[in-house]
Amino acid sequence: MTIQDTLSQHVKTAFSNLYQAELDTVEFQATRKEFEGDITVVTFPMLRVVKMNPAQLGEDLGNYLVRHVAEVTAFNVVKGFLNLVIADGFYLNFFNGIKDNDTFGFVKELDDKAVMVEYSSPNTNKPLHLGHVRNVLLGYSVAEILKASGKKVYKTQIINDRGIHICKSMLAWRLFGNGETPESSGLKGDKLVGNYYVKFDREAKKAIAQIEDSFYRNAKEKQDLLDSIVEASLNLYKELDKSINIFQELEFVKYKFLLERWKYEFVKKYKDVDDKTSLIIEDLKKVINPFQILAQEMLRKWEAGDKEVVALWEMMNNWVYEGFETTYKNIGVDFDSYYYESNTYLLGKEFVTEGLKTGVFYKKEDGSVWCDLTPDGLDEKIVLRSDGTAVYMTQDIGTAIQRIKDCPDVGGMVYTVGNEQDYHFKVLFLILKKLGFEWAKNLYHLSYGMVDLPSGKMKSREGTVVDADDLITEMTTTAQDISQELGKLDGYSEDEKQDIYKIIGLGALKYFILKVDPKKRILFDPKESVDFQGNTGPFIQYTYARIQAILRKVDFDISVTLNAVETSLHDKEKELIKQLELFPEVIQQAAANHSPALVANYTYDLVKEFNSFYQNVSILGADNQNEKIFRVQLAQSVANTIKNAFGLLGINVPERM
RNA sequence: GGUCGCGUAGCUCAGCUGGAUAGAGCAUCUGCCUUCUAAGCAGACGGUCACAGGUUCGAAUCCUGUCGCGAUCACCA
Repeated sequence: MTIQDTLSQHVKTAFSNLYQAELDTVEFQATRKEFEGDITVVTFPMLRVVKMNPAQLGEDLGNYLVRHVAEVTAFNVVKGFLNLVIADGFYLNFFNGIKDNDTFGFVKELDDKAVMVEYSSPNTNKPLHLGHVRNVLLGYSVAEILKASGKKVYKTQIINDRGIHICKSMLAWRLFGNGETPESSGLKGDKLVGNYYVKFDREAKKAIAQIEDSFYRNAKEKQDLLDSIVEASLNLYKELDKSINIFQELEFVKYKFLLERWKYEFVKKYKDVDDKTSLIIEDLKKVINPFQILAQEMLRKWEAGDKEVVALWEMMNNWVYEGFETTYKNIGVDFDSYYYESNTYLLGKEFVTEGLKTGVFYKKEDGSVWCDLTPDGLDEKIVLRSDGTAVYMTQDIGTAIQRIKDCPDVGGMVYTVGNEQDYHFKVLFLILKKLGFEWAKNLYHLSYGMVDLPSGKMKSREGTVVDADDLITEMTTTAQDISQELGKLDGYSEDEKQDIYKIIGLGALKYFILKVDPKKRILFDPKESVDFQGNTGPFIQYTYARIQAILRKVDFDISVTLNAVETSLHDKEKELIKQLELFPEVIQQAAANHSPALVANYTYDLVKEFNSFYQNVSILGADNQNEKIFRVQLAQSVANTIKNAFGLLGINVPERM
């Protein structure tokens, strides 16, 4: 029972004794520092029940509590606030109850139902960047927080391993790669594949520009504009395919046919337009772009199970997976299971068919399948294309169902995905409810704001991304520079030093990202390095390291339990215990709100309080042995809580720094 | 245009299930290493909580509207 529960009970009894009236709830808050007291009862809401002057009410209640509650030693009333002074003994007792508990605040008895937390969800065509870093840190941390709050948790991800974007890097590799592999180039697999994704875009633009050029020349010579663009496109297509030789005659004929049809429709559509030049160029870039068409052909071949394309896809995806694993390990996150869209989209299709039968979905004339969400205030949503292929929604339906099949103890899921997809998840959850799944009501979209650069959004194709691996390296180097300047790690081996640099660098980065409310957008300026002072990860790690230094020096027994007679509490000590007392509630709040920021900010407050204590009160130089023992115990508990809280954020703490 | 989110000190953020004089860090300025690690502590400076109404004993917090920023409204994922 917490002190608040006790007090609440007594206040209610006092109320009925003094005024013959009933109170539903009693409102408490921590007493502000400028007043004497520890806990404050807010009396304003009580004025609704009994009409009287708040000062008198406070006096009455205060007197009653001092008389009837052993823990309340004094009180004062300021306006409508009844400030209560709580006995040292209470705090000492509380502290004694937690000082030997290594996992104070964590709930050990797990719920029957598990929660599955999804995070990362990368595409396999490019390396992970700062945006993924936020995603991964948030997801991992929320998973840890849920665990600590008493939930069984599975960490998982969905890998976006199919689709046109994957084919683009595959195509570019076939066209321009000359058989390059991670081994031959020494590049990380995901970086290598990412290079070809960028290459595809660049080469396509280059080729289009060339066609455009010759087109303008032809236009001057007054040849038929449409014919000339068709010819140029066909030539480029043929030339490209010559080097890779996987799209033989059939596809070429199809492309030719497509161009003819485009020509026909173009003429029909724009017959009244005089100058068609710019319109033709527009279509060249979008509709009849040979690069685009080849990529689409490749996707079609992949879906048809073409051996060569599938083999290429497997090889390149495996390169990427290896690269991802290195990065995840570097960041310090892991997963219990992996899901691949290439595996789950079929199950999604099955359930679309099912939903058609039960009337959840309906079919339009062209064969496409839809879900009508207008009764719910949303639009109609497509769940299957007219050609029968799956869309994003289809595979997400499939993935969700697959996961429950695989883990029947899962009662809910958390999706860590950027807020640009708020609408998608709203619709997904609604559709799963309509399909009648019991667990659908326990789905949560952990929606977070984008990480933007001063120049705006990060774009892989334009090379304006902050690469995850580079960022970690940079943070570690900065930590190294600062540490060397301070010169506190002398006597450590190079390996040990490197470990510490990494712990600090990563700590700075992770804290920087996790301390802000997930739903808020983060502006990241690569030119301004992440801070290492003030409200930062290293600040908190530093406090932990300082406590460890003290603990190393302790040469007396601290495994005793002191009572209020043996030692009295310094103000700073009392404040620290109050701060520790909050930890369990913080974990529950953080879990309920899916917000690691609450844990981060709590830890900062705790550490600030401790530093003030540390700087103003000597621990090992205390006046008597009991005080010395108690202060070391307190420091140890604080260190332990820092370590546990940071563990929830996925941040390590160094023994020295 | 519809929908959703955000707007707090020069900058980065807390505070938001309504409560006392709105808090931190960075930056600027003062002090504090002969005593447990100064990546620290103590202090100063800095606010129309975007704006306007409303509800309330009481609003940064709840409601309505306006403005600004962002996202989203694809047979893309």
